Amino acid sequence: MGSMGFHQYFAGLLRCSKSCRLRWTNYLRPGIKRGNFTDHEEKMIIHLQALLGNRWAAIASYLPERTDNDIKNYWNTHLKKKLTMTNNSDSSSPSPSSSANSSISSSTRKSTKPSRGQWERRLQSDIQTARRALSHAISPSSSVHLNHGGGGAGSTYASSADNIARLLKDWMKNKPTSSSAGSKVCDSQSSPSCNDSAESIPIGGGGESVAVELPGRSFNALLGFGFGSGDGASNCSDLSHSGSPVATTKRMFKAEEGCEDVSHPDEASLSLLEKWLLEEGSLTGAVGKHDFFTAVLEMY
DNA sequence: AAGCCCTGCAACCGCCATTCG
DNA sequence: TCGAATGGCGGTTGCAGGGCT
Repeated sequence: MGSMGFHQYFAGLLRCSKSCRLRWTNYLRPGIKRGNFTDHEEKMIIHLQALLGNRWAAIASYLPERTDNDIKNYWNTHLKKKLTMTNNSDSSSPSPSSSANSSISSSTRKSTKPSRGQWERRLQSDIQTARRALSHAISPSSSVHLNHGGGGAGSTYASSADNIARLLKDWMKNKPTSSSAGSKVCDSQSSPSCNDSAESIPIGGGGESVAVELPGRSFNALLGFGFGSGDGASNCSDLSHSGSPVATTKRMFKAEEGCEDVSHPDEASLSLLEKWLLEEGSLTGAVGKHDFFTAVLEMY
């Protein structure tokens, strides 16, 4: 039983506290939506999985009525299969499972399993990678290398980050220059209110500080800077844990960005993300957001 | 009708982080 | 400060139920 042996078993239930909590959060808790996933939810999961990897708790925070376990099961039993079938039509593409191994998600559980602190560090690393990818994408002449030399998990993400960079590059290339979007400088170090416009994206964890506009949505929302439900995520509402990954990540990003308003009320960030992820045809450019994510998925 | 196979999902496992005394 | 207890997470397993032969 491992560590379970330390947990207290409740008389008559044959369940330890941990098991009870799990059953509550995954099954008994009010507000859990059961049954089939909607197309909307499915898209959310696919897109978020492409962005975040197998971080089901983080993904679940965007789907308040679903538990991480549900999402995980749905991914493993439905979506993985679906994507595999999709990829079979394109034999040159690696399988989805390889994506889970090669991209953000962990390849070896013991070495990369994100417990709280690791989760944050890894997420931070992901964001650094994404930023670099974006930075690389918007400056074609840039020689930014996505490989984090000796960066542990960072090197694991390199291939996917590279892919994203390429996609972004294409995406930006196809984006009409006449659109209201442009780039503006935003020194996150010196101007704490760099997100005064919801459309600006601070890029660069270290030195570079460029802001790019995504079509109507902030990169904060895209990457989950506003990170989900503030009540400690939907999947653990029974516990008020200010130290939850969600909460601490929020704080982390606020501190890192030096921005006051990084984490918005959850519904707000959720809807931003949802809209950004799911809006179809609202993009002025030739390549839609959905196309972008589809392309990302298809690369796996 | 019986046996086999497949699928979906709840629960378990093991690890690490956090809390608490 | 330290160690035990507990929480949280992702991966995996086991089983019930349905479909097929």
